[in-house]
Amino acid sequence: MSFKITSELEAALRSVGVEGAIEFTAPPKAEMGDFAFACFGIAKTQKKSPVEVAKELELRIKNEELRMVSDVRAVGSYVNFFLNGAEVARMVIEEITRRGDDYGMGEIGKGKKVIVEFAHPNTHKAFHIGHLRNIVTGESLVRILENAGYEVVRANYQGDVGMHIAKCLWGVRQLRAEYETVKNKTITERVAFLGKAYALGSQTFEQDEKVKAEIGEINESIYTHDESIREMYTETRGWSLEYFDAIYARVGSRFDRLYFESEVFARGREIVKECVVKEIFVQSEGAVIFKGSEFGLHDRVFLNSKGFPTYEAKDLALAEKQFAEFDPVAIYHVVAKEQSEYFKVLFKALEFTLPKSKERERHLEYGWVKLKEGKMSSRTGKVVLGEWLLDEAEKEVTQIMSESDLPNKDDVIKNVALAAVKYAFLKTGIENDIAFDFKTSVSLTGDSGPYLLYMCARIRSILEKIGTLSLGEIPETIVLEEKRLLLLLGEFGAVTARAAALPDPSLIAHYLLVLAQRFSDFYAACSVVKSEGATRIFRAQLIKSVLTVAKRGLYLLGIKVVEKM
RNA sequence: CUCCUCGUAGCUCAACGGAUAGAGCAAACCCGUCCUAAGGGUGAGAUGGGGGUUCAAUUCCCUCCGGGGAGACCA
Repeated sequence: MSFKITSELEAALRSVGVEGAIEFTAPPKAEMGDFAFACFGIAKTQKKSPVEVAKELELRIKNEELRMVSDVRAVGSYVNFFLNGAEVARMVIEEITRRGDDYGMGEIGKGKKVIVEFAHPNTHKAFHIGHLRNIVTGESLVRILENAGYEVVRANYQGDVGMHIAKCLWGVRQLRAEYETVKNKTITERVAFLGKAYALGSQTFEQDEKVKAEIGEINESIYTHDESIREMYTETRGWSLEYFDAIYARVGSRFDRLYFESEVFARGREIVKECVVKEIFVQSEGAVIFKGSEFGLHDRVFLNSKGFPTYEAKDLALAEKQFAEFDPVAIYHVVAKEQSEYFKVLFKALEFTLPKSKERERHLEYGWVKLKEGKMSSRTGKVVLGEWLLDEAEKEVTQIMSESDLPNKDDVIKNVALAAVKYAFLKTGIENDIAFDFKTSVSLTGDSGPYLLYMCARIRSILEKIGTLSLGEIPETIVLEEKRLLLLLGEFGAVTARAAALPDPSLIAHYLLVLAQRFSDFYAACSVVKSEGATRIFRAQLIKSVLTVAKRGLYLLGIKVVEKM
């Protein structure tokens, strides 16, 4: 039985004859009531005016004995309920205290396993802020789904074979001397060198037919594990992976299963070849394609004319492996929305090669991180690196904290900076683009990660002054700021449930912002330390509940709370 | 050319088909700190154009305009 502050209201409406789904909305102004019930639906079925229906309901509900409700008023086409503050307080605080960190957890995913596949950077390529958004988003989705009761497998599919590698290695060959010297340098410098080599190879590839052929040969050599390239391939691949590990650690993500393209490409080719016989895939201009056009989609090449598997063929084998290993009810691929059409074709092809995957594969598309100056491109080398962004955020926070003398200041700086970056990515709806500009995107005030951490630090500070929390009766009078905070705390479970259903972390981010704003209202209006008796005890319990919910919400975003800041 | 997406204050973002479209930043003024001012308050500021469906449209449909993406051997 899930906790619902409106369950008594629902029961009351039922008892006076309301049928169908009952949903409550918040009135536009707090003075108008705490919950509103719209009467348009009933008006339609009863063929009365909604205003009339609202008035009738008001009269009938007023006759009911309701513990939670202090007043009912028909306002226009709505029935507005005013809740009894003390009752709400008892209910909400009791529930949060009892459930602690479990407060807001759901059960729809209970007993179900899902895979969330995210990060998936390609080796030999730059790790830019788009990848950073991916990891931050994926990490949050994992936590949100776990919070809904799912068992989540964290997967990461890393591209370590393919044309992009060939392009990079061609570049490395051209920059042979630099390659030899860079070997002894830091991981950052080695990876920067790979980015440079990739840009060189990629640009030359498009301009020079001869180079195009050479890169094609390198690509084959990688697939066939040819001696000519093996050592260079292995070493540079290792650099990328070492670098990725450092980034995963820095942003606080981890994976249960690392998949590599190199472990699925052979099987990918087999699957397509088997299906050519069954005429699911057909020969065309020397390549093997899947006729997506017969399903209102578009055709795609699965094996190129040299017989090598493309990205699409590898994905067929990846899916096979994932279902064989985990048999999940769903696989979420966290991939930028540019590939939405691609995934439609892939999933259609999978219905033939792996029928059980039907309805279980899902592309979780997220928006671009656009630069003010235009789109990023690792081909041209015009990228903003993920590390740069984190470093930059740390510099800003360091400046703000220059006066501070916290003992663990460095940790706090790192944490606050990471919170700022993560929140900046997560507060925008998952499918929307982010127009990236450091000054406006990574904010440290207002609608920002640090603002949320600041709320937590303030609460902790007050609780420290209060000392041991005793239990006590809820005071008779609850002021507006307290009541609004309580009602918001009561909504947390509904918000986390919806965030998991969509799924979209921005709902949690937005909830936390409103929570922080309500807390600020409360903070300005009510003193905890200076209050007395029951009020003091109640307020201390209230802010402790706020802290519990805030911490849990931030956890769902992948953000760690600092004690002081 | 085809398909997919997006278009809300100067900027960055909100709004299960519902009441007076909410925030933050920037800019103006105020609260000099009495539980951490990384805070709070006051005022100003927006649904690209045109149709349609509906009691009700930022939200659904059509169309136009504008941005972005995808469309055969990259991922």
